[in-house]
Amino acid sequence: MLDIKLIRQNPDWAKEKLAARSIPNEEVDELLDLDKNRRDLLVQTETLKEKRNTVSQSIAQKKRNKENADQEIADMQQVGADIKSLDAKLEEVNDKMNYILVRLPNFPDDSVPVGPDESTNKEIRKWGTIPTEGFKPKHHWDIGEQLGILDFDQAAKVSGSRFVYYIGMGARLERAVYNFMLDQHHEEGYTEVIPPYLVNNEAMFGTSQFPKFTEDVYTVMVDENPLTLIPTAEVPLTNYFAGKIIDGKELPEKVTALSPSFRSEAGSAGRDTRGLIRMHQFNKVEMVKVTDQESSFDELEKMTANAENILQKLNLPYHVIVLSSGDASFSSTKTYDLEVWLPAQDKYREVSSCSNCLDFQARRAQIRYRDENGKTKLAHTLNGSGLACGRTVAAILENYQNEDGSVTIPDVLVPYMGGVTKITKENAK
RNA sequence: GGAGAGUUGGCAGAGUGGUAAUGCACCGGACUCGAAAUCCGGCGAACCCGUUAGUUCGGGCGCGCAGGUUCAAAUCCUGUACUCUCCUCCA
Repeated sequence: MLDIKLIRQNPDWAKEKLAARSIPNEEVDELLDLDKNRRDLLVQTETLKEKRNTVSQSIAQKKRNKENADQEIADMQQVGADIKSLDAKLEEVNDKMNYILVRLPNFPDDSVPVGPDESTNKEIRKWGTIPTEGFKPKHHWDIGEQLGILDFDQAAKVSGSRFVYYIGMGARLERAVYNFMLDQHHEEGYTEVIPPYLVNNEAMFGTSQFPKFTEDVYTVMVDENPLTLIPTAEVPLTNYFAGKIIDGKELPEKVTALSPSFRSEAGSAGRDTRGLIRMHQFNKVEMVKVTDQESSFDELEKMTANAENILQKLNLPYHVIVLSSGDASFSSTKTYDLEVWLPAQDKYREVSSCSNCLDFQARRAQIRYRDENGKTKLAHTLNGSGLACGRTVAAILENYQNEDGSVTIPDVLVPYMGGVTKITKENAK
């Protein structure tokens, strides 16, 4: 959630920033009108409340002295009624204001290219060399099905489209991938966490998936209480700090978790219908940081490097792009996407997204810290995938495939595979 | 699933209708060569609005959360979340 004071003090700047995210200026004007209205009402009701408090004191005094206070009490009945009606108006204005405020995306940082969508994203750097085999690379789903380590057909029967069974060496490879990632992040100073996979509405609001993106997730009712299957571990990891006032000396807080991620993929019908790229359920290793207000951009660079490190150790070619204002996620002020090379698709595909949310989520989730002067301040939050496991497995299958249909195991994963160096038809189970 | 108890500053802990004690911690001062101890004073429930050169000053709100009753609610009423204890069940 944006800071209303910041918008109030810099209305033109706020309009320009939000216009870069397709928010019409009129919406900001409406918000400012409501804010003005709200503060006027607040002054009125608070003046009456002050009066009520003073008179109540004198009523108490008179009662103690056994004096008559009927006149004051009668006056206060009217004041009480006035307060009630002003408060009702105030609540109405507040609700309208919040309705807009909680649906406004974060301001894009000055370093972010301004543009409407992914076409205006900008490549920052490239790493690795794109393999030029002497044979035509196969798609990972063909490799997986031919080796018998991925089964999409049976998953479709049991669950539906966009689900998969990993079998044998497939399951083992996925497990190797996430264990490797978690071990790396542990070495980089992240605390490993196993979070809840079902969260309440408040948590979904805290990281700002709600109220705007309710249709993208699966929500189950448990005795009338809605609980949502996490679309990313960012939700329970960031909300781990919700409502806390952290000692500034403890910052930055760094946590990481493997979790399944559940997404309904509403609106993506027809896209990536084959393979591991777009699933309703996929594993992801997530990194989350809570920082002070000064160091969040430095920490974003470090977190992106942590994600890149995984791809480099796996020796997978990738590039880093900075998302333009129109393509970045709702709560982010700046996002780097890491896209890995998929030879059969002949293009880069996203495997990680690292974002600095500034105090946008912290304001909603009330994540604060005490600085060296003892002052409480809103923290900054960051999140990044490190990495999406299914897509990483897809990239390994495609980049490490051999002409005979076998797949070589990346060196760093061999210890995680019990010494196996290659998946073949013979050892696949 | 059943029964009971609880939730108040950073921590401990009083407060059963009159507007949040007290202690520890913390900050300042005195004493001291210095420290500890002691004494004196202060801050602190964390956010909103107004005001200001300001980190100033004034006010509101604030006792798990949300409502209600009342001139006035930590206190009374209703609902609800969570924690603990016991019973029951369970990987």
